[in-house]
Amino acid sequence: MHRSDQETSHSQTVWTRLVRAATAVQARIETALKAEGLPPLGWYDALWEVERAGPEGLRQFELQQRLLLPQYGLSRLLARIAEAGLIARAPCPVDGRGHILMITAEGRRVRAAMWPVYAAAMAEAVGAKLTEAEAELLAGLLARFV
Amino acid sequence: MHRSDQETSHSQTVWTRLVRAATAVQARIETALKAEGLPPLGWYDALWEVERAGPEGLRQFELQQRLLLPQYGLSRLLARIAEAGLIARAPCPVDGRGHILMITAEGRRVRAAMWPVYAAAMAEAVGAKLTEAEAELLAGLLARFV
DNA sequence: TCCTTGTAGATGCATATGCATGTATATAAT
DNA sequence: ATTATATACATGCATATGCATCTACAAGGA
Repeated sequence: MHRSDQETSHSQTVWTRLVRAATAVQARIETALKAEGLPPLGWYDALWEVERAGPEGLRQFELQQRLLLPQYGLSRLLARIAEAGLIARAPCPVDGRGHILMITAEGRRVRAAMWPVYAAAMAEAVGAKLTEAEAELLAGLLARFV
Repeated sequence: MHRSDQETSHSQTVWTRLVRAATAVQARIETALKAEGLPPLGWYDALWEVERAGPEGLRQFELQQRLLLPQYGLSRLLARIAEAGLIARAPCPVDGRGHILMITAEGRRVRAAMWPVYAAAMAEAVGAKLTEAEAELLAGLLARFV
C-alpha cells in the first residue's frame, strides 16, 4: 500500500465507533423526545443548568462554558427557548452587557416532563448495553478525551 | 429529590462523555483539515468508499448504507463533491433510476492529500490518549452500541 | 397492456449552523 | 476625560440539515 493509503489503526477504529455510538444514542433520545412532542435534547441541558442555578439565575456566558456551545449557538438556542417562554432573560444589574437567565414555571414543567423520557431512552440505549462495571470502565476511558 | 429530577446515573455519565469525546475529536480533525485548506471530514469517507469500490464504481444507495447517512443527506453531499469534480456520477446501465459513482483523478489526489492530515489528527486526538490495550478495550465496549 | 406498489434519487421549504462582524458596555492606560 | 482594548451578546449572510414530497424507473400482478 502506498503511504497515503488508509490502513486501519486502533485509533481509527475507536474514532469510527465513537461517532457511530454517539450518533446512534443521540438519535434514539431525540426520537423519543420528538415522539412525545417534547423539545429537542439541547433544550434539556440548557433548562437543567438554568434551573439548577436557582433563584440567582445564571449569566449567559456561564451557561456557554458549561454546555460547551459556541457563543452564537447559545445565543440562538436561548432565543428559541425564550420565545417558547421556558427561560426568561433579564438585563444584568452589575454588567450592562449581560443577561441573567432564569427558568420560568413553564420551563420547569417542560424540563420535568422531558426527564423521564430522556432517562428511559438513555437507559435503553446505554444502560441496557453494559453492566455497571463496564459502564464505569467506559466512562473512565472516555474521560481521557476531555 | 422529586421523581422528575435528574440524578446522575452511570448511563448518563457514559452518554455525556461519549458526546463530549466525539465532538472534541471531531473538532480537532475538522480543524486540522480546514487549516490545510482541505475539504471537511464527510467528504473523506465518501471519497474513500468510492475509491475502494474500484473501477466498477458504487451505487449511491450502497454508499448510503455504508456511511449511515440519510438519503437526502447523501444526495446533497454528493452534489457538492461532484460539483467540486472529485466524484463523477454516471447513469446506471442496469437500473435507470440509479447512479454509479466513480472517483475522479482529482478525487484520488484530494483523498490522498487528506489522509495524512486526518491520520495525524486522529493519532493526536485518540491514539495519544490511550495505550494499545486500552484502545482495543474501548473499541470493544463501543461496539455494543452499533 | 394497464394498474398498483416499491425503490432510487432529487428538491422545495423551513429551520439550524458557521463565520464574520456589529453593537453595547466594561476595563485599563494615558 | 480620552482613547484603546477586551468582553457580552446579537445578527446578516451563506451554507447545511430535516422533513415531506416529487419524479422517474422497476417489478409484480390482473
